Amino acid sequence: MPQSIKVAVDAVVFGYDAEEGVSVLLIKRKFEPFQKFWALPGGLVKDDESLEEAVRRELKEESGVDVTYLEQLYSFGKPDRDPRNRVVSITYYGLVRPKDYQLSAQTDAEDVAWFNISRLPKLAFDHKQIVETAIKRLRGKLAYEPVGFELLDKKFPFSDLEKLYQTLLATQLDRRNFKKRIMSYGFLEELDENVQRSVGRPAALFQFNRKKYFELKDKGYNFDLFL
Amino acid sequence: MPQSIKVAVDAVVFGYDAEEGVSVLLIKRKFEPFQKFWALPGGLVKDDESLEEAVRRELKEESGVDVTYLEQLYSFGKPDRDPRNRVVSITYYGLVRPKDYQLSAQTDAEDVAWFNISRLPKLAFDHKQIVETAIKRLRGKLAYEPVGFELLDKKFPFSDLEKLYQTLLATQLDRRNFKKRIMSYGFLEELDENVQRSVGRPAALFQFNRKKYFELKDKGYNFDLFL
DNA sequence: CATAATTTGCGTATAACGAACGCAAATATA
DNA sequence: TATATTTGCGTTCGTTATACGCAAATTATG
Repeated sequence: MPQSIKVAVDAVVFGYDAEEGVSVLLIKRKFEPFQKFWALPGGLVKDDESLEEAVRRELKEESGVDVTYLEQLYSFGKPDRDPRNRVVSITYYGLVRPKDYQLSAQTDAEDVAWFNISRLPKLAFDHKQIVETAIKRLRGKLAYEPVGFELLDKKFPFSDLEKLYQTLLATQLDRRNFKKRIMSYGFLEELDENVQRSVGRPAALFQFNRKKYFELKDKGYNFDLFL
Repeated sequence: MPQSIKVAVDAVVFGYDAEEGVSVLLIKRKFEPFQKFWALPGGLVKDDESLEEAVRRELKEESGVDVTYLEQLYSFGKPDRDPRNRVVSITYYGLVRPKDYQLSAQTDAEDVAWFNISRLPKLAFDHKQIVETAIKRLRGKLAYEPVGFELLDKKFPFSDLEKLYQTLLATQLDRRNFKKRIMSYGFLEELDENVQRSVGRPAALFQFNRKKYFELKDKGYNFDLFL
């Protein structure tokens, strides 16, 4: 008896906004099963494309988003996770700056939208579990690698980074000590520009130096900030 | 055109021995492709079993090993990783005490054996890459969770733990400081027994207290020893 | 059989790092 | 002009990590 299992990919794409906090990209399903339910973008892998190519294609097709940072998350394969037939899903998580994209629902999606991770709707299939796994992973990752910069603008005031870490790690941290720590790593450079956002002293803009980061990483430095 | 991708699982099972160091369990393939090549135990997932069930079954069938610690590693899905047809492999890694098992090749395995990770033979498919990924992961895991105890005997002299960490992390560490650190966590208990192994002062035996560990972990302690 | 070699066990001094927090600077608002 | 708000910079203090000295208990050696 030959095997009859389908292979799919699904993506948990995170976005961040200083006011909105952390969001996840969801699509509204056009067809059964779980018609009209919100779900993760994804779909079956084509015979001749790699898993990562499949994720990027599905993301583009269903939501219009081209993700920059993308990493494999986990594979879900319980026999009954899809009511139609058995589907093993290899999931990925990605990070983007929401402002960079104009969302546009296409193919089998009726709608696309960002949802704050604390206000998620009921999700199709086992996608709730997938999102939870992704959030845990993102938190873990944030604590020992500077992936947060993928979620911020290229140039940002330091307080943006601070807010990102505070909301994502759900912890209170001392502004001054946090800055000292990050700056001591040496991969964040201060620019000669200022911004004024609402009231208060104008803030200097900062920029993540990717090249410097990899140099340091290759030298064996590690940047864990278990807070 | 319907999808025609097969789903398989493969396992990287690690064993440890104070003299031998860290080893990986391999089987010798009985059939083409890669006949007579050493490979990871694994095989196609059955339609009605979960991924983890599939790994455990294949491991038992092909090598006779019942693994205690088992965790998902990564999914490999490049279109050409199997010359026959497309196979996506969900890989797992596990930890066992080699002495606990009598190896026995069965089904499509012609032979089974432990191979030191520094002296691996040429492997079938992309299994070399899989083993490398597993080693990296094991190293990382070791640094922030006490999984090492799965590789040691139930009762062991402290120097065994020290050697395990030194060989696996490929780093020199101060015996006295390492012990202070580990003991300060409180999940390792000293027994009223001694062993004499070759020359030198007899060593007290220690034992990992799993219950205590989870109590502490639940309280939010974390035990990272980035050395 | 005494001495050396080896491995284990325990402790202490010092340097490095993190946490807490005080305060000035630069802006908007009342 | 005073007040609130946000940013920026620094110091103190206590904890933790690192380096290392030395004794204890055994086997090997001449």
